[in-house]
Amino acid sequence: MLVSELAERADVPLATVKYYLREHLLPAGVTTGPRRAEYDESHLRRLRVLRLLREVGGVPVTSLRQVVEALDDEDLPVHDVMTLVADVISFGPEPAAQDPASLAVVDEVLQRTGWDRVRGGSIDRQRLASLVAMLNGPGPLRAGVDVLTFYARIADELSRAEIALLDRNTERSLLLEQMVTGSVVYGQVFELLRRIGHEHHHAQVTETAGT
Amino acid sequence: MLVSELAERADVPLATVKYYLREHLLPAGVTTGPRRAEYDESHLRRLRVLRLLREVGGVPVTSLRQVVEALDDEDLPVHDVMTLVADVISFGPEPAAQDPASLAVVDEVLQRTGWDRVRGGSIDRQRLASLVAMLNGPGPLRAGVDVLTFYARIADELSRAEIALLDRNTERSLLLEQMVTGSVVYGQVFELLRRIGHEHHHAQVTETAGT
DNA sequence: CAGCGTGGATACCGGTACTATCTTACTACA
DNA sequence: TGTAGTAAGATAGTACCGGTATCCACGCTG
Repeated sequence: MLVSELAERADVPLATVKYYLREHLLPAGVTTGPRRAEYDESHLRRLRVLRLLREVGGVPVTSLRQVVEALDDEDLPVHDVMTLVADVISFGPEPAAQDPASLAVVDEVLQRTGWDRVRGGSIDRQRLASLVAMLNGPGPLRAGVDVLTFYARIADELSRAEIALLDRNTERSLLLEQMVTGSVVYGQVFELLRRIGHEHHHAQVTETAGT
Repeated sequence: MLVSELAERADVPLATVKYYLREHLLPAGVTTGPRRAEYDESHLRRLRVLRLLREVGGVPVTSLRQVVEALDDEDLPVHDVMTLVADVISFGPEPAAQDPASLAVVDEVLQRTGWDRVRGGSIDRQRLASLVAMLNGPGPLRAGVDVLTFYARIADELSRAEIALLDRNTERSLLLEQMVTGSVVYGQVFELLRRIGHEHHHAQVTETAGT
């Protein structure tokens, strides 16, 4: 197919597709003449992944570049690609100065949850530590080991199920696309459900108590 | 305290505080002279809430204005403020054309979960519907009632606990601040834990199977 | 054989979230 | 009482991000 068809099928403006091509987020098509190039299903899938990460996940374009680099590196084992992508699409303020106390809290939680295969350098682990530090700083909120472990146990149930649901018998690129997009969009699904749950439960306690 | 002290105590650049004052995100201090104004603890708390929503929650400044308007409307019941704020800080692509089938799926899930106090107009409900529509469109991912209900049950456990943990005996403004910030930062905490869980569980299945 | 649409390049744009500068004048200290 | 320091308030400017728009020379299609 030609670019215009690619753009149309993914429901993305042509100008945006050209922009992604310029930025090497999307590999160039096969040139079939001086002003002609062909794109295939793999381009379409890649384009859909990119849009999904941008629109649902809010991943900035610069991070998308790192994502595609990891995805395209055939030598990298699937698990390494995933940890790399996880680090790159992680969102939030820079996890600045490491507060050892908060990091210790986090590690205690991970240990209690039985998570012993988490890299020490995991960005998410560091982000969590600075979030804990922020929570325990000025302000009314607290984050003790107990509540965090409660959260972690629920997260364990969820993440375990999500990993189990993966179809590990597909081709590498398909598996990776499934993991990356699934992680982002089901994360969003869960967050929405959590907030809907807040609405329901808060309505309930508000009703049975006074205003 | 004076602005400079306010800025310093919240660890926010003075110029940013002035910007927030201009945008009426932060109420003006009490003028004690032509070039002098006093700020108090309530300003400090408000400023911290704003920064937390911006930095941890990624809430845009325009939405912050709607948040403070709801927060400052003393006549609005706490629950109404919360639903309003929830709608406003909800993130993602605009939930465009409503696909009735996806909405039906979502409502079936809510019903199965026992969530009967969710407004029909809830933005999160609509967002979830369009996410479901997107999942069931082209692409490998599916979102059936069964998986969604599984997610919803976990979200139910989490959101129920979060609502139960609220100290409902504090003053209105403190309660609201606690709810708003808690919703955002614990959401982030959970998301980070979920992703750390992915890393652990994926490492495990990768090890016991081949690469 | 007309003219549409292509690949490729470059320039431009609108929104967001600040940041810098300037003016005027109070105030605290010497 | 002088004066250095800083406050408030207003206006202007900036950096970045994520695209859009335009242009060009030319091959392909009807």
